[in-house]
Amino acid sequence: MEPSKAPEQFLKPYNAIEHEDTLYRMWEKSGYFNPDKLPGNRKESFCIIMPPPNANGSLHAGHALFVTLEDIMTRFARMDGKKALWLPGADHAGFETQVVYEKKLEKEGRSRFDMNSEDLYKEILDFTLANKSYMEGQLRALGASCDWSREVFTLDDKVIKTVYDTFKKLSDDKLLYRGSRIVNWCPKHQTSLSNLETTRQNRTDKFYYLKYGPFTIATARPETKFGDKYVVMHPDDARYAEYKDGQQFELEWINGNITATVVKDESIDMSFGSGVMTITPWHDATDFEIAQRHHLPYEQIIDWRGKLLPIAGEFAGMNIKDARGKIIEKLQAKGLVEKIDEAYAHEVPVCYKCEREIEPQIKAQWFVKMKPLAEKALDVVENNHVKILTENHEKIFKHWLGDIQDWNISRQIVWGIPIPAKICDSCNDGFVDIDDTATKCPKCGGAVRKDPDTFDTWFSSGQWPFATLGYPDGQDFKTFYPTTVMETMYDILFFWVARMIMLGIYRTSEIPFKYVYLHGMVRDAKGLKMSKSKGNVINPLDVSKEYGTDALRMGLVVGNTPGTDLNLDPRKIGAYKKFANKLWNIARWVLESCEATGATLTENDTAALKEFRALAAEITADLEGFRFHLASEKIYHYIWHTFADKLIEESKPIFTNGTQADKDSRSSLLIEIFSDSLKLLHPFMPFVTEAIWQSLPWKKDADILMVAPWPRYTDQ
RNA sequence: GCACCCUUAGCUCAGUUGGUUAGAGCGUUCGAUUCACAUUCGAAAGGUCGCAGGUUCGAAUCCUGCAGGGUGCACCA
Repeated sequence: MEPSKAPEQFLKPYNAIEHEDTLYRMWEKSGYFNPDKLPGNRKESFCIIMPPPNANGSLHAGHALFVTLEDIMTRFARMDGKKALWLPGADHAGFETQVVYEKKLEKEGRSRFDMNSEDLYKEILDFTLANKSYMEGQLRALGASCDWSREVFTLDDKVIKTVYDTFKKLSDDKLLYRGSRIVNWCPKHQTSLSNLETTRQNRTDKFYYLKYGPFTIATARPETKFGDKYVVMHPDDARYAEYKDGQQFELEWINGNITATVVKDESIDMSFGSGVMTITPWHDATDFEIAQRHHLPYEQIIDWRGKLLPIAGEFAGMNIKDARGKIIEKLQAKGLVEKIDEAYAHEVPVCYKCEREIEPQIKAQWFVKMKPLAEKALDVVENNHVKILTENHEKIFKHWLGDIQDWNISRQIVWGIPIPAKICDSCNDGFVDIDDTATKCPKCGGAVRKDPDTFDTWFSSGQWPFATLGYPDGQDFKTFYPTTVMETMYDILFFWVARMIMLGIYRTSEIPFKYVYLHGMVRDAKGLKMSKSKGNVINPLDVSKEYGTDALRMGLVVGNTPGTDLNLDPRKIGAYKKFANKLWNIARWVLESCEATGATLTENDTAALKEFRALAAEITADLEGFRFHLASEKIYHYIWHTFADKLIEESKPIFTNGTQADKDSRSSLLIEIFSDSLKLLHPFMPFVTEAIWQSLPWKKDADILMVAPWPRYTDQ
């Protein structure tokens, strides 16, 4: 028996932990994460802007998935000769982070409402920066080959400057306005929210039929009815033909006699309830619109904390939930309750974070007119200038754009980019003041104060692709914009992707990316959403330590089609840990058995090579077509069940009994296929492939597999 | 209410533009081996591709309807 030619490390199983840190450091030190330092003369650029993870916690399985997918794309592009940039970032994540921090305060028995905003801001900043640097370490552990020298934070000066310029431009272009309109108010978080930040919940409540003069009105919220002085019905409703628009009548109501006025409006659904309703314009969007159409006054009934205001008389100061029953008792005593449906099923909007019911309120806020922006976005999607994977999501996207509403970008939280605007104390109007120099209202000359609000975090995130690349003059902007792919989870299609497309076109006249690849949610093995309360959270870093990062990556990518949720079973990851070890042993066997001779291949071996190359071409096409779930499975299957099970097994007798020509041919064949297989597998399993590559005596193409040329065969 | 998706082996899912006996992983059964393999190899069982029609030489794949499951959006009092 000859002494082993394979390096000693191959005598024991592959132990991912021993290699990963060292390899990552080697890659980082090589400088090849930076496209400017890549070898060769690269013409075509490739760019992914990383969706900046929220710097308010540690990475979860979903982060591991996006890192895997984006790293696959980047590594493939880099090996394939592109000027490949994957630009990392971190997101201050305004409201999200503030909510996380408020929970932390609550645990400590503190509250943000007892703190001044400077102190609160400073604390959240420290918290965020600490998380940010922790997170960067985690991204490295997952193998992310992104260019750290270009890392951007959403609160960097250059980002804020870009955001301010956009705000100003929107104002100049009359796409921005300040208006007192119905907003989604969260009584817990004390801020307004965009429609996207609310979600609907099924509730079963009591439904009250109340006598309102000669009419019966139905409501689930009697506590809003104190100020209702207008009773509205459809102009075509025959039942109420005798009542004329503007007609007034006296009636007994919650706190005594009032005068009510009849209003006819076509928005009323004649088939719902009694076909008659009273309106509460301050606390209901439909009612607000009716009031506006008919120039009716409106009055606030519920305060910002969800308590009744003095208009409620004896109920003033009560929480609305507590007041409801008492109000009904009083109405019953007056004989004004006709009947009560005990189980009225309906949907109510709730805050997406605390699930408390949204209280619609009228508030002066900054709004962006979305229709003109949406039309252009729709246009680029229709004309395939942006391709959204999957088609399903493209349809959903178009549907949403077609019915878009104006976007409230004001938030009453401290953790965010301050809105560079002034508010007039006299006329209450607002105006943009980027340089913070205005002291008087341009309209009425009144004294002004700084707008205390901050931007919706998605307003700045929506400008991420061009803000990070140094729009308008930066070299990176010229080289890499429009970027190649935007890869993110489908749940932020509207929050983020849509806004990036709209604001990107608006600012740069170009789409910010050519492809949108949407991945699904990572669920647990049973298909349940991971959550701390269920205790089924899979921490990617733990998994990576137990099975190796490569195995985790394969578990996340094989069979995971775009846009579809993935059930992540640790047993699946275990299977790929075995595969890493299999590959390790294949390497050992090839190193021990094969000699690089450059011999001519036999007819038989030529056929085997041809078969492999055909598969390699398929894998390349799959990568180009974003079919990572197929590409990964194909190379896995080939290496294990063709290369190892067939080629190596049939080589054993050849090496023992074959002619010299057969042996040499086989040796060349195995070396050739094995080397190219490592390349094909590298984007998916970067660590083990690189570890093996570093031990190959015949690596001619490149010292580092990460920049080895992608196998493309012209003679096919 | 409007819009969209899914239903394929015991389980989790692939199946790229319709094309020969529908695939993988895990699980199950049987056998071999420890001679690269903290094992591995070989083999087997298991599916009327939700249901009913239609288009086609040919449908898991395209069309229509139905059933079940899920998702997005919306101001129903």
